[in-house]
Amino acid sequence: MSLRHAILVLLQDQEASGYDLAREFANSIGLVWNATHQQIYLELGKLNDQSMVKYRHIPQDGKPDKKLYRITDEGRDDLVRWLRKPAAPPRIRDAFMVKIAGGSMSDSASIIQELDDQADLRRERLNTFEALAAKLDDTHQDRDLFTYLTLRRGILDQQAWLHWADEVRSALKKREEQLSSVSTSV
Amino acid sequence: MSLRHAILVLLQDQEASGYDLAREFANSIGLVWNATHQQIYLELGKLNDQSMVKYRHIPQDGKPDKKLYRITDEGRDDLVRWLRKPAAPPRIRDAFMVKIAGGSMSDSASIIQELDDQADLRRERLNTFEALAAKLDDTHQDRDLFTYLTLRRGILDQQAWLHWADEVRSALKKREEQLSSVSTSV
DNA sequence: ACTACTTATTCAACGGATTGCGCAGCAACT
DNA sequence: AGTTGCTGCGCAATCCGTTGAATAAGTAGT
Repeated sequence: MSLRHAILVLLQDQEASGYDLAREFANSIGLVWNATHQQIYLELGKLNDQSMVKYRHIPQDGKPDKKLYRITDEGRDDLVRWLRKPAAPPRIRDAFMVKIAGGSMSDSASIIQELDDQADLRRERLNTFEALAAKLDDTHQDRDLFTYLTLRRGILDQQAWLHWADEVRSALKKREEQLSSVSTSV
Repeated sequence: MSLRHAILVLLQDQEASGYDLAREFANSIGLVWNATHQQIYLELGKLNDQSMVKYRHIPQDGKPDKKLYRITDEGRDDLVRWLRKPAAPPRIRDAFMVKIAGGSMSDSASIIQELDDQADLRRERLNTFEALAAKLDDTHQDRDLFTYLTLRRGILDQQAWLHWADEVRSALKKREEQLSSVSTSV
């Protein structure tokens, strides 16, 4: 229900096409909310119907035409109203964690395999977030402060995850030792 | 697509009714995946049709009748197959974070208000998770290890969040000072 | 020359999820 | 006597989200 608001937040700063927004969802805001281009185009259509945004049609040659959307006053009002009322608690849906919870049915090796794969992803994200945050440290605009705080959230999140992964690894190592000592003693 | 597997994980240990599962989704597994009772009953129905689970009809007096579900061999096979193939990366949908990203449209006071509310929730969760983890520390069953690791994930997550909240508070304090010094100098 | 990728938008189909409602009886509190 | 809350199950409408595909032209690589 707040994809619309995520879009409005992005349109605060700049006029953008659906395609532009999709790219931003893959990067910056993607750390907080993600969406595919189909969803975005659909939502832009709805927002336009409700006159929360409006667009200019830009013909281009060499490239397909595009629609540049910008937020309207109504859109800004709607956004502010939304910002004021408390957000619903995020629903948690982490398939990998479901696997961990059911981990006693797997062998340690395959769990660690997937753990390492996930850890690689997290480490990558950590690096990109840190690089982006470092850039922002210099310039001190008010708007950048919130981008920075969002990045910090991402950074702390990845770090906590990686720390947890270390705990899992050493716990599973111990488990392996115990399981093998049991099987050899039989 | 993995609500079904979350249910199967829960049914590994015990026979349970839809109602029992709903309660567990509100607590233990809720930390990793959440679902309402409607969804759970629906999914149990599907799982039953596919003979991944079966149930006994238990008439009760004083209370409504119930169906006690247990996992079948097919269900266990399906679960194991699912555990083996890599999980899709979790999609992130955090409305509160969208608000932070659009924070420059709000005043610091109302942001901190909601931050504190969220922090209370997180602190509560942290306490319950820590209490549950402490209980598990004594008994050393293999199955408990994974429950423990799941709880550790939750604990580290809450801690990281609370730490981030502190950063936000001090950053916003600074912001307030700057904004007020600007307005008084005009 | 052929393939693949990028820019740019849109439609259609399906399945997952949320919201709202309904039934039913007992226990406990006010 | 009345309200609230717990145990227990279910249906229906709607909305959100994913997957897959189509169109169309330019650019870059093998």
